[in-house]
Amino acid sequence: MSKAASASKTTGRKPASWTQDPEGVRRNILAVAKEEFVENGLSGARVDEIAARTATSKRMIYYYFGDKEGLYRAVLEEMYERIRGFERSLDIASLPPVEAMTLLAGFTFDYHAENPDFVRLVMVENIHHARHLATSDRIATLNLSAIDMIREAYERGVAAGLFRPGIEALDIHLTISALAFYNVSNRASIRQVFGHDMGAPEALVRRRAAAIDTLLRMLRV
Amino acid sequence: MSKAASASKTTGRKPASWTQDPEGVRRNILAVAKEEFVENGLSGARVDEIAARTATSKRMIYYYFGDKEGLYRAVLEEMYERIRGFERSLDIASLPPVEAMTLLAGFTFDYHAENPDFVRLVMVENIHHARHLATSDRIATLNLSAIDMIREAYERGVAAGLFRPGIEALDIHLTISALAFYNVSNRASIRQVFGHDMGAPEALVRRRAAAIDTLLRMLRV
DNA sequence: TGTTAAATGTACCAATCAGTTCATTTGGTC
DNA sequence: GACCAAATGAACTGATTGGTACATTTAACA
Repeated sequence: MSKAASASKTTGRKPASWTQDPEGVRRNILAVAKEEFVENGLSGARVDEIAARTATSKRMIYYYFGDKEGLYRAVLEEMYERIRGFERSLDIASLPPVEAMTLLAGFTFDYHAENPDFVRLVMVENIHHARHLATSDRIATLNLSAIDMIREAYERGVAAGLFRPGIEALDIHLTISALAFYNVSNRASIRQVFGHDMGAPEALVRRRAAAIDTLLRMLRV
Repeated sequence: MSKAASASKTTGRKPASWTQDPEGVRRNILAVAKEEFVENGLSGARVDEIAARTATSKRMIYYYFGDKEGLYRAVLEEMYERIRGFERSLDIASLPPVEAMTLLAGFTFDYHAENPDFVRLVMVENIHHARHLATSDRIATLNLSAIDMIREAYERGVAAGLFRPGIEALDIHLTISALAFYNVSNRASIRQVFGHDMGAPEALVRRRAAAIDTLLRMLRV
């Protein structure tokens, strides 16, 4: 960050010299806060610890985000907006039904596996009954499009006689998500109880293939 | 509880009269603590709050469980031992393969749906990287038998030409668990993001059927 | 160059929280 | 009924924690 943490070191007492960088400070705080919330949850995270790991001070956290929950909400919002971007980047409308579903399931699985932070934050938020998702305007207007994309590909599959009719698009989404999410969210407990590491490379590829296969078997006539 | 919370009310100051009931006090603390940990997580739960809701005092929490983590661990251990009991009560060895798997999937789904407390505690524990599962001797020696039961039924199915070979018993378990777990764990966020209540009766029966169907399709040749 | 709003640092505080100290009571045993 | 370990209550504490008050600096602009 551009803020000179050095200044306060050199000058023993009075003069603190720094450069203003509102956006940089904001991003810096958000980045550190995300790590802390991901690691310790909302109640477990400490504002002092976040402040300490920041290039700025606790004062700025409250200046920009109001309070601890405001900071947490901001982290959550940023994360969901990234998901939205990820979804938009996924173009399955131009693919044949089976390929579309394969791609969707594979990408969803990979996104979860590669972003355990996302999974953990969603877990934290669910522990809190998604109270903060509920009170966030930014998230309320987000309009995740996954379901629409799925419905479109599914209906093409049904029309082509490849998929059996009567399945809700939401159920397709829930099945993919469940398999992808669980693989990350419950890694630690599965490891302890069964001595199996779902995060290991071989385990991941096997589970990824299983997820795709499971989805296709669910859809096929 | 047999402890006379009344006594301290009647006598203004000095004499506190009560009946000793170690096991009752222990159970009382555990029950209240479970609710608090389930609702607020490990970091979010307050020892004072637990004590206040108990028929006994904070003193006894530390007397019996050492510290907050000790209490949490005890709650966790008790819960896992109940799961163990549930598993043992499930006799699928005497059923034909398809019926065995159907029963297993249905029971697993129902257990999760009917015990959201269990799901939430596992979530909490996973947020903490299952550190407490790791340090619990009682849980280490628990030996959950689900995998063995699944393997047995699966192999009978393969032998009978009903199931395709080459599937790991663990993968079967993970698939069932993922579908059952996710349906409870992510209820709040799904509700906020998609406006869909996975806890609603119709949603549950539909999802239950989908889980069983998904599993059978995964297994069939 | 003087003025001002935005941005930032430092020190502090009141409340909360996990854990403890001290003292008392209960109930079994000899 | 004297004795003592187990069980319990009530009040207390040192440290932590979210949040603030106060003062200062920066940078844009008149």
